[in-house]
Amino acid sequence: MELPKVGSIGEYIREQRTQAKISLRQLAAQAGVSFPYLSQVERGVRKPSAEILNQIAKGLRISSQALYVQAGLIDEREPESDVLAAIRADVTITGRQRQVLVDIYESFRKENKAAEKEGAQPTQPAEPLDAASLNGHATSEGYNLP
Amino acid sequence: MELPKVGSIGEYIREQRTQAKISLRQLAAQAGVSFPYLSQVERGVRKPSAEILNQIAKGLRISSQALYVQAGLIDEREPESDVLAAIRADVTITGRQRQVLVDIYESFRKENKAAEKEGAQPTQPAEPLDAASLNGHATSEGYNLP
DNA sequence: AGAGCGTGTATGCATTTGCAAACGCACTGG
DNA sequence: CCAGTGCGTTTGCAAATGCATACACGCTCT
Repeated sequence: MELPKVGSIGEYIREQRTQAKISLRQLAAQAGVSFPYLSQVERGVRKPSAEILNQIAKGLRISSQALYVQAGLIDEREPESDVLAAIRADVTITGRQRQVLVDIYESFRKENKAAEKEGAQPTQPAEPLDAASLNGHATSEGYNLP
Repeated sequence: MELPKVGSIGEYIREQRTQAKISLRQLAAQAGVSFPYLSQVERGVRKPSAEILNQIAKGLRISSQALYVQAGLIDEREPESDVLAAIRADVTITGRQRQVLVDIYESFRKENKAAEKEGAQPTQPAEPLDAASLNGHATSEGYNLP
C-alpha cells in the first residue's frame, strides 16, 4: 500500500507537464503551488489534496476529472446511458432515491428487452412495480397507470 | 474568497445525510471514516481531502463528482445534465414507463423540498422502498435495506 | 431515580500537507 | 574563470488532516 503504484498520479502529472514542454517551476507558478511541493507530488513523495489537484489541472489546461480519475478519486464507470448518467449526476436527490430511480430504470430496460425477444405485447406485463408504494403514498393522488 | 461560501461542502453532505435519514455514525461507518471527523467536516471545521470526499460520496451513494462540484473542486461547466430531459429523450422505454420515472423523480424533488424546509418530516419514517424487489438483484455492494 | 442506548460534539495527539529557504547540477556568456 | 540563470531536489517547520478517546445531551425502559 505504501508503494507508489505504477500508474500513479504523479507520473501522470509529470508526463503531462513534460509533454507540454513546460518546466516544473512554470507549472507550479501557473497552478499557484510551490515548485518544491510539485516536485514531491510528481515523484509520489507527497499526495496532493483535491484543491491542489484542481489547481494543477488548471495549470496543465486539462480537465480536473482526468486527474481525479487518474488519482483514483473517481470510480470512472462506463458511460452508461444518458438517463443513468443524469440520475447519477443529480445533486438534488438523495443517494437512496437515486438508487431507486436507477433500479426502476434498469428494470424497465430489462423488461423491454425480454418483451422484445418474444412477440408478446408487454403493454401491461403485470406492472412489476408499484410506483405509489415507493414513497409511501402516492405523491399526487397516485399514479393512474391504466 | 476566504469566507466559507455559504453553500459549503459540509452543509451539502449533512443535507444529503439527513435526507437519507441516516445518522452521522452510520454514514461514517459506511464511508470508512471516523464519526468525529465527519462531524467536523459537516460543520466546516475541517476540510476533507479528496480521498475522504470520495469515500463519503460512496457512503452516501452519490456520485463523487457531485461532491467535487459542490466543493468547488470541479469547475464543471457540464450543464448539470437534466434528468427529466434525459428521461424524455430516452427511446428505449415506453411512454408509460417514462411517465412513471418522471412522476417518481418529481415526487422525490417535492419530498426533498419539503424536508428541506422543515426539520425532517419524512413522508415515510421507515424504509419505504424495497429496491431488490424491483428487479430481483440486490444492487451488490452491501446495499442493506433493513 | 437511575441504567442503557442513541445521537452529535469537544479534546489530545500522530501523521501529513504544503511552503520558504537552501542546495547541487548543467549550461551559458562576459 | 566564474557570475548569472535555469533546472529539479532536499531540508526544516507551521499548519492542517484524520483518528481514538472522552464528553454532554436526549430518549426509552424497568
